[in-house]
Formats: sequence, C-alpha cells, structure tokens
Amino acid sequence: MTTAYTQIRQAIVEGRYEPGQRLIEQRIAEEFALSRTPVREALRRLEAEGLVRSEPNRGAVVRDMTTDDLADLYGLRARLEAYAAELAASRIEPHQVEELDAAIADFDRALAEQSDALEVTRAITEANRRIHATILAAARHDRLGQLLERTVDVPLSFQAFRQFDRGETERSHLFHQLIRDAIVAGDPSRASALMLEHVLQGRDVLVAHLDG
Amino acid sequence: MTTAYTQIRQAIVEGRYEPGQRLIEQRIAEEFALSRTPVREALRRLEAEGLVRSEPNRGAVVRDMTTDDLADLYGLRARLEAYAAELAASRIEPHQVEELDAAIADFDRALAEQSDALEVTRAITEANRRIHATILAAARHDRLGQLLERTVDVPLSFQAFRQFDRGETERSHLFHQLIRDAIVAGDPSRASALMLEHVLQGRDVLVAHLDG
DNA sequence: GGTGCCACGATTGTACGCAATCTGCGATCC
DNA sequence: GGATCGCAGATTGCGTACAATCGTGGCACC
Repeated sequence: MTTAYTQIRQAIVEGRYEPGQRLIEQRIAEEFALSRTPVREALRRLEAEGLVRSEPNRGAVVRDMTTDDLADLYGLRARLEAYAAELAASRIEPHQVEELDAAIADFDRALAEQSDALEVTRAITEANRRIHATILAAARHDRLGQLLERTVDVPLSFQAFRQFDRGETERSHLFHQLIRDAIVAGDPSRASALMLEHVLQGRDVLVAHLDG
Repeated sequence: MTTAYTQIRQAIVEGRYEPGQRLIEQRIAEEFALSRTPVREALRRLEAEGLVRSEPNRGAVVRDMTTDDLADLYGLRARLEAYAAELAASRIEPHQVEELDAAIADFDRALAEQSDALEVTRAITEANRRIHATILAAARHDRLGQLLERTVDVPLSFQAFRQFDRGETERSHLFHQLIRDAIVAGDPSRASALMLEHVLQGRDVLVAHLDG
C-alpha cells in the first residue's frame, strides 16, 4: 500500500495527475503494476489528506484549487505553525536549539553563495525545511505534526515554478532568526506572532506570483 | 465501507473499544457481519484521523491518550476554532447570522430550564454544536472544517462522564454572545481571541475533571 | 423534434483465498 | 539454567472474482 500511496501522491504533487482528473482504480493499478486493493487504500488515505476528492460509487478525482483556496490553505498552515512555535517556546530542549541554530547557519551559508544555481536553491529549501521541522519537533505535539506534514506540501505543485527572490529570501532569514530568539527566550506569544507573519508573507509572495 | 467506518468509530468514541486494544480485522469483520475489505479501509481512515495507530504487518490499536495529550489536542482545537471565528468575521452572510442567533437563543432557552434532566443537557449540547458549526460554516474554509470535524469529537470518550456545571455553562453562553457580536461587528481579532479563550476554558474544565 | 425510459458498459463496493510477515513458545545447545 | 534458533499459529498484505451501482446512449413514443 505504502508504495501505491507514495507514487500516487508524488504524481499529484508533481502535477502529473492534473486537477480534476479522474483517478480510476483499475488504470492506476495497471500503471503501477499492482492490484486495485492497495490503490484503493492509497486513494482513501489521500482523500483524508485532502489531495483527492471522492464520491460514493463515483470514485476519486484530483482535487483542484483556486488561488483563493490556496491562500486559505496557507492561512491555515500559518496558524498551525504559529501554534508550533508557541509550544516550542516552552518545550524546546538544548539539543534542539543546537539543531535549529545549525539549520539557520546552513541557510545563511547558502544565502551567502551569491548564486542562483539549482544547487544553492536546493540547499536553501533544505535548510528551510530543517528549520521548520526542528521547531515542529520541539513543539512535541504529535497530532499537530501530522497535520502540518500533510498541509505543508499540498501547494507544492503550485510552487514548483517559484523562483527564489533574493530580497524575499533574506527577509525569511531575518524572520528565522527572530523566531529562534523568541523561542529560545521562552516567549511564546512573540514566537507565535513572528511565525504567523513569516508564513503569511510566504503566502503573499506565492499569491502574487500566481495572479501576476 | 461507510457502515464499517461509522460503527468502528462509534465504538471507539463511546469507549466500547478501549485504548490500547488491538483491532483485529477478522474479528471486527465478524462482529459487524462484513468482510475484511471494508474494515481495512475504515481502519485506514481512522488512522488518518488519529483515532487509531497502526504499524505495518502488525495492525491497528485504539490510540490511547494521556491527560497531557488531551490538553494539547484541545489547544489545537482552540487555535483552529479561533481561526474559524476570525474568518467568519469577514465572511459571514446574513442568513448565517440568523442561524447563529437562533442557536444561541436555543442555548439560552435550555439554560433557563433550571433543570439538569438528561433532555436539557442534550438540548444544551445540541445548541452548542450548532453554534460552533454555524461559525465554521461561515468561515467557508473546507479543509479547516474537515480538520475540526475530526479533532472535535476525539476527546468525546473522555467527556462522556462530564457533568454540565451551571456556572460553567452560563460562562459559555456569555462567550457565545461576545463571539457572535465580534463576528457580526466584523472584528476578526476579537472574534479570534474570544473563541480561543472560550475553547481553552473548556479544556481547563475537562482537565480539572480528569485530574481531580 | 423533444422527452422519457431501458439496457448496456464502465466503475466502484465487497467477498474470499493465498502468500508474506510477525509473535510466542518450546526444544536444543552451551 | 539461560540464551538462541526454529517452527506453528495468528494476522496482515495483496490479488482476483463477483455483485451493486451509476452514467450514457439509443430507441420508442408523444
């Protein structure tokens, strides 16, 4: 099942299955050389995650999203990450502070590269992921982690084209540092507010790209 | 599938399946006179919702929760509902205001009954549900609605014993009115803050009950 | 020419069987 | 006596067959 789930999910996120497209169990099963059973389970799981919409006796289709939906989704993510930062401020442990600092340092190093080679972009993306993941881990809230994991990369298919703008990346770096300081200082409300703003800025940039 | 899902879920929420208990597909299938297939799908769905935890080749068990987990879950719910109230403040439509007022009036009527008969308690619970559901609908955010639906009644099995305390119920009524006013006045930040406080008070009451 | 109905194809829903995997217990060896 | 290996039972993972359901197209009738 896990293989069917992974592959279907990837196909949706990467845009190989287009929004609105019907996902017929038999066809997908043949495509991945599996039987319908694991495909069905994968589709159910994807439905629960919101990547797919399905009606009884009518099957599943790739859920499509308007720009507004996407903005709302980012709003949701912003609240969830803000809550994570809030919790982290009172729960983070020393080794997680170290990990957070290391990830922020990586981000800084990549930013200093003064190049927009694919490799640099990937390094920035990876450092960014580590920063957010560390804060999430420090929040020590399983269900929140689960929800965020599923919410964060839903808009990935729309982000694929997104270019990293230098000013925007520098601003992100600043916010990461401010959030880190608030968390380490044990100030939940500032950590929360800063994280909210940080994610909402990401939303605005994405929306501007899509509209423009 | 939908029948298996509903029945298993109910059994867990009502506490008939105890936390930590293994959910063996074959046994459940026999219990509900179904085959394993729909049971499997239901278990996967429940896993996605967080009611059940399952490991590869080892099957599913009813997820157990400590008081701390429960408190965290309520914290999460509080943030989600606060976000819903925030959105509702700028999106609510006239007929939804009417519905909200009607639900609040029902709550008031039930509260005035000066009795703690089961019927009254049920009326209060139902009015409360309608109030929150209306605000959620007014937020017009599908995914948020989906998440909340799944988050709200997870602690139900722990709430089963909970008695409605009069002072606490009156306080809830007051908050409902304040939240309603903030939403109708189009003030998102107050609506959000009030809802957050409202749900967190519910959490504190529940936690006090469980610890005491 | 339009509208309603029926039958057929396509697809999902469910059942069941077999293979793969894990768990616990007992026998064997050191 | 304790530890380890192996086997048997239990359980999950997956494949396949059949039943139920839905949408569509054609045909008859108005």
